[in-house]
Amino acid sequence: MDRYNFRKIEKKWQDFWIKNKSFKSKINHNLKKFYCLEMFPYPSGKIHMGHVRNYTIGDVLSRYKSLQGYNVLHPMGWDSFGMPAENAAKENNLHPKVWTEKNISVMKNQLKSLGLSIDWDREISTCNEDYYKHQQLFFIEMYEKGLIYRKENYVNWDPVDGTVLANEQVIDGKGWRSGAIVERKKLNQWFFNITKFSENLLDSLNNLNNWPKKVKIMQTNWIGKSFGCEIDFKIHGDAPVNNIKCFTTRPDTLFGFSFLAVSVDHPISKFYEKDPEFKKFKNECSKTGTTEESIAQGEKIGFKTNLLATNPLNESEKVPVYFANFVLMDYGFGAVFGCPGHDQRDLDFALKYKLPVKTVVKPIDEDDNFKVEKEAFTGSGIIINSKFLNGMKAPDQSIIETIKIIEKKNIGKKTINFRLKDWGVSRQRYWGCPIPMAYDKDGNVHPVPKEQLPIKLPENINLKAKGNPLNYEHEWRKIKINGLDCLKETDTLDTFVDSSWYFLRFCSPKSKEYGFDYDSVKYWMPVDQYIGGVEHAILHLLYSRFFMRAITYKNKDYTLSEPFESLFTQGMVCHETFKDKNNNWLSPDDIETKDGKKFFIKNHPDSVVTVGPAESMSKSKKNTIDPAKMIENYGADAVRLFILSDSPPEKDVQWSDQGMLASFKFVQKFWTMNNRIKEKIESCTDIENQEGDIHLLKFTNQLINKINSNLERFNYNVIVANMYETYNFLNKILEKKFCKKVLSDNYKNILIIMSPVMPHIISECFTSNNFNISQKWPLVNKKYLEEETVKIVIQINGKKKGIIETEKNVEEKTVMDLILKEDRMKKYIKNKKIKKIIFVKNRLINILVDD
RNA sequence: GGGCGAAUGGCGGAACUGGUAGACGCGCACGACUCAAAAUCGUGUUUCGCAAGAAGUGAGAGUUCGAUUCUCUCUUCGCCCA
Repeated sequence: MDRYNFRKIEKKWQDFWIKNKSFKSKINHNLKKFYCLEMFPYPSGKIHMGHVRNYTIGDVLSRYKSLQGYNVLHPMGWDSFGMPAENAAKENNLHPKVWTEKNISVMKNQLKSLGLSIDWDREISTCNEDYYKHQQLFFIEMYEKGLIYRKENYVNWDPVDGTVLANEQVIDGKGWRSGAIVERKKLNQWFFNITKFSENLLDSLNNLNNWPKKVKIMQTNWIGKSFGCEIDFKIHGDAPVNNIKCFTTRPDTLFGFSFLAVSVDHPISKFYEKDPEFKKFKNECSKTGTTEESIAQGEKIGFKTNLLATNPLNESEKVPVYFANFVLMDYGFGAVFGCPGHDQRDLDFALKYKLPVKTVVKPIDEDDNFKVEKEAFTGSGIIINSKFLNGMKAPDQSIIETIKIIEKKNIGKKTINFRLKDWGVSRQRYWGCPIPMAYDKDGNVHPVPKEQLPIKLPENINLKAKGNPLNYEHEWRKIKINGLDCLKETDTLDTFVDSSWYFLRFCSPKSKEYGFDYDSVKYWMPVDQYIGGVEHAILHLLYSRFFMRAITYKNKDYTLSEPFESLFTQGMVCHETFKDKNNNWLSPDDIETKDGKKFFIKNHPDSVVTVGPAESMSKSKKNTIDPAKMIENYGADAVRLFILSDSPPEKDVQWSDQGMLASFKFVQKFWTMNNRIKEKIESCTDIENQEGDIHLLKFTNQLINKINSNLERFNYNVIVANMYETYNFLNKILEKKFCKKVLSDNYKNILIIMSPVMPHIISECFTSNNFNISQKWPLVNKKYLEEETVKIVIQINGKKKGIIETEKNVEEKTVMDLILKEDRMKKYIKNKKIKKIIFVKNRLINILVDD
């Protein structure tokens, strides 16, 4: 018999699906829609195992929903703007567009070879003018609605890449890509006013019931709502400053006040700008990054002014005012009151500048002599040394009470503060969506009129120029707006903007006039299931949620604010790491193994290889497995089967060559069995009630039942196990006799159930048995889920001693009689007093006896 | 430092609302086929014990007739925030 030729068969079905437009989605108001979306890839060159996992999970779901009769939208596109294209272009002397398109074409073929049920007619690419021109229109609309503004701001500046970095792109004070030490630099930037929606973005998380709790917590922390108080401090000294406003979450520690710290960018800094010492200090500060992490870890430094601040709760107390590097202008009011006893940063600072440390909160189990020394006390406790606040429970009661006092004295008020900052979207890069703004010769801002859009990227460009290449495009920059000569903005948009609305574009990807068509969006949105990596838990998902709000803001035609109804975050694909004796990473391809234990470099049996723990696949550690090679060697069905089989989708999975091989063998074995079943069906008669019928009917219905619930809960690894069980079962039961119709109908249903995971071979099994290709997901016939007998567990004093099989629904007494008949059981009860019997019908009997 | 999560055989992992722990796969062992090997097929495989049996889900306590599942403390690991 022929082996299953996956290369031929998989190609055949992939061609069939494309030719028949099997996955084309059209609006149909008579059908319930299901929008299944996986995070679209960046076209970096070729697909990696993470993509295989992500898109296989989505594909199984799409195919399942489609068999269930839903009208499924399952699109794919390319997040194709971004720095790698520009960097690659510099290295290879290739235009980013050429490089990107080449990668897309490779990756598209690779995705097709996985047999994904994607509607390729809806393919989009964010670097296409067709896409980004709509984004420019959104930008103008948002600008008109007042959701976009320009301001000068400190940014994390990567001096090597010549660009601004987002906070999360700064790792240990260095640029994530270049590794250069990040500087603080002041630049004019465009901002999306995401903070306008802080409260709403936070509150609405409660309605996202099908999002992982973890992601919601991460977003909650990121938005960082804190409740506190703003306080006015009276100032005396040599500069014309009367008061300084501070925000604090701990007004109850005001009696521990020992200095007031302001940002070097605080308005009062203008009185010090001529002081060379201050200049030097400010310069020093710019070396610390702007991330919370770098501030927390970096050395706290200060510049003492001659100003004194008065403690508003204790007017006789006056403390010095410092400029300090750990205070940022964009948090609160750029000023904090220092309470070293109960804030570690303040304590570090106070110890360095020998400022007093006053203890005003003590732990509950300490007495009033408790003193903070090397470590600030931030836990809950009791207020001490604070006159009228003494004895209050900190922080909950004491904060509320202190705010009341402060409000009464009219020196401050209760305030809500958010950690979330407005989204700076300007990037000093060529390969991004041009910002549709221009400036006249006086520097006034002019939005590009809608009819003059799009602003296209210039094609011929010198990428080797330092900084932003668009700055050198003098001809391109010229634009006339209302007869006025202007110059275009040269910054382009953060690529997170591109991915903040692509899910809308998929609903009507060809829409010419506008980014989307309202009827389509109203039918398809929201995304019913969004699937992607947890690394996007904060930014991409938060930005997308913001974008929906920006679109629906002041918009009577559309009101949906949450783009993703359900979210699923899959785990990473990991692999062991290998190093040679010089600590250089080795690729799995370079390694050979003996007995599965000893590892050595290929053709060098004497070499020493250190095997490291499994880590997420990455080029730098060389522990990657190329999906294309795996598909080539084992076929798409086997790869899909393996990537789902070994771990639950939300957890990390470890790549295993043996596991891959096992999946491949299963596909082969399944084909062999299919041929056996085919022959068996042909040889069966129409005589009903054959020996095997009832077993098969029961098994199939139980299987449908199990798979249904496992699909709903994303237990795809268990589905694979169910498929193996099915194979084992069928292989055994085939010796029995069947009624032709029973065998053929049940086998057909089994095939349907397996088709989402291995669509190619199952399609082939369908045709080989002359089953109709278009099928519906089978329904469970509850009749076959019932068993006539049950197994009852026998426990003595709560410990399992045996099992007996009885008819259903028998009473306690009958079970006891059965137990007493068995010698094995009798001995546990004989000569002992039965204290109590716990009987759970059809489940268990627990006999409690005296020892 | 804070938050969240995890811990089950040699390994990856099952176990719906507390009710037969270890499904399924890998690995391993034995057997069949073979001159032999690979491939394939079959059987077995938590540990201790010849057996009857006992122990057993990171450690310790608690609730319960009964805990992998619920509660508390601790240990280790992972992720996020600092």
